[in-house]
Amino acid sequence: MTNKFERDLLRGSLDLVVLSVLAGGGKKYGYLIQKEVREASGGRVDLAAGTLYPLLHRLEDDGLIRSSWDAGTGRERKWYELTAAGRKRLSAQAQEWADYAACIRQLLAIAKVQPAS
Amino acid sequence: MTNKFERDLLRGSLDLVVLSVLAGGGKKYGYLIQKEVREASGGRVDLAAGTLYPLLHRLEDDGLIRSSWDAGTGRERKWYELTAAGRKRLSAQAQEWADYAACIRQLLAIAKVQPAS
DNA sequence: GGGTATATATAGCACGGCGATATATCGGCT
DNA sequence: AGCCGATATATCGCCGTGCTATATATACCC
Repeated sequence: MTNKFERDLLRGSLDLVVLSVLAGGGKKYGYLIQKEVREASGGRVDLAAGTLYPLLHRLEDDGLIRSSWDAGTGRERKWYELTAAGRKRLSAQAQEWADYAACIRQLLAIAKVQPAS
Repeated sequence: MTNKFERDLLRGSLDLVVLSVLAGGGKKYGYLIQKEVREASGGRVDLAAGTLYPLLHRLEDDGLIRSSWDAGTGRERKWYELTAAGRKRLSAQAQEWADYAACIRQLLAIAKVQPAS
């Protein structure tokens, strides 16, 4: 992330972002998730490795995702998939996000804030 | 804030929220800002005193707001108002917020996330 | 065999929201 | 007068967490 503001924005939506990418279907591994997030966000969200991997561990500890190591030889990948709890959490947070965003939009509208050019 | 998710959401929009309330016109003091944020957000955003006052100090240190103590006797109030830099920052962050929100909405759309009932 | 991309992991830093706590005034009730 | 809740500001310290830096190892191309 470029600046502090964006870093803090990310903080409020990081679980949401990663869970939603995993909801896109099938198992995915960390490095792939990083790439998909970057692409799906048009380059705006680019997770540092030091952010992503600890996050995946937290999500797994919380039972929201499940992992299995690649069976093949060579470069090992840790494949993640959503659990039922993860899917539920994703839905709930998506709703909360939408509500909160609407709330902020209203605050800005009340103040008649003009976006910068 | 009720839970961790909302606390982290707040973190990404706190400056925005406070600056936008101050953009609403005239000088305002901390306790009033707290009330107006609570009301304008439908009770969703309720700033703790331990959040609000340090924040106001930071914003002032950054030159985004300016303060003056109440001249009258009795209960003292510290009145804040936006500076030109503050108004500029507000516009910029409002734009960034809108862009980021659009980005998240797209991510959720791609993943076909259904919001919780 | 050297360099770049792929792939995962962790330690430690820096920052900030919040609970707890302190202080003081004001108004209403009894 | 005394009490109490609301008003009003302030700070300390805890805790969570995103990120930089660092480590390790494989794959592939030149």
